[in-house]
Amino acid sequence: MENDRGDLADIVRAAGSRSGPPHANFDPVVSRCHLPSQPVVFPERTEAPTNNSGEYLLNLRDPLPDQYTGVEFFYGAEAMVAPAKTDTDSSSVHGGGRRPLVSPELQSGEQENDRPCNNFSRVLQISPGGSRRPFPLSPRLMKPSPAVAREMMMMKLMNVSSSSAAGPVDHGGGVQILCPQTPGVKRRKSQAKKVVCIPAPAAATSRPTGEVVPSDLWAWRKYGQKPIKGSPYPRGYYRCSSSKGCSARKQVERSRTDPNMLVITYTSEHNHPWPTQRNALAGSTRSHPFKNALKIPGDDVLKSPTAPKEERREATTSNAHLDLEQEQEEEEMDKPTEDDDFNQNMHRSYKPMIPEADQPDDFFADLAELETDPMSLIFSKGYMDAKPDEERGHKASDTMDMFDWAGSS
DNA sequence: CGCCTTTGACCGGCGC
DNA sequence: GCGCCGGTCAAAGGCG
Repeated sequence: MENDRGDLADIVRAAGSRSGPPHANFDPVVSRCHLPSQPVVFPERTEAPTNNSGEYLLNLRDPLPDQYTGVEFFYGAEAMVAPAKTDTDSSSVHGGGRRPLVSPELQSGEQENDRPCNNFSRVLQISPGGSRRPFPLSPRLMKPSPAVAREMMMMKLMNVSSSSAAGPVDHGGGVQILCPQTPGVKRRKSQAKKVVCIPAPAAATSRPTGEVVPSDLWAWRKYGQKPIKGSPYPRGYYRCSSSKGCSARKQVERSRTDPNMLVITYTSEHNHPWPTQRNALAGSTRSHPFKNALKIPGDDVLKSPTAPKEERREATTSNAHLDLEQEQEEEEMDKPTEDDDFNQNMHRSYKPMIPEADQPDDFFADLAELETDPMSLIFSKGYMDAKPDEERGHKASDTMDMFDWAGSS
């Protein structure tokens, strides 16, 4: 039997130590970050510089590891709870600056002089108001690093779009990554978490039974479900079933403010490579690897808590049901608005973290092609190594690193 | 057989 | 100290 109790703090501490100096001072309790379709409260730098097209060029001190460079995010109001610190305080989540990853017209000159701190290497480029216009990046910024490319591919695969549709106050309808929060806000436990908000498929709200929503490709086993006070939706608790002794956990629940959003909270991290085979599915009804990969374990969480048990079971175990669900999901993925939004967002800020030559070619073409034969494309184009992890001789693909907690790097 | 989900019980943190 | 609440355990049963 697993010893789940008592060691989590150690796990958290151990993983936190991997975070590196930029994260060492963070209270691991999460706070929210937002995609740029919502009004932004700019930390410290209340006047974000813009280029001629009006895009914001933010200098944010990014507390996230490098693999998040390709993910749009910035710090929202909730992250502003803690008192602002000085630009030179490297422990601050807010403010500060990074070497701008700027459009050509701003790659030198006043932007350089304007940044309050030049000790950092990243900046987020954000189109205001969730603009659908492609962000005018320099060519060298057009392609993400392989790691980010994989991440983006998987996000696409998961039907995670960065929609520009105006949403409720707390999000923009896209992916939200909740980031480590600065000290000062009391939470139940000091526990490193990574929270990802993803839009649930539209079908999720239109079908009374069963939902197929994007998932990461880890194998998860549900070990609990609890009604959460203040939320009409229960929270499902999952642990990684890909490897015995893996301490990775995740919680899945619907956003109480927007039922169309799923809030997935990752705790701890995987201590094993990304599974190339869903070995945990042996004997399971949920045995279609890819379909299962597209289905978030705990889609039952999305259903009404009062739904009859048989109805819920049918939703999670019927292969025929899953076939139908995938068809519907594919239809969802064909919707131009989602593709458009996603691709628009794809063209924003990505910093080449490794030599250009190592980046995947025709990335965006691949991205558009992804729906046709996703896994084949991902493997054949090198977005993910198809070899077993043992042969690769290194840790699991960082494709899903964004779904690991912030400490992993 | 070994995986899965479900679900009530249990435990511990936290606020009062 | 007590009660609330969230997180986890573990038994039971389903599935291929």
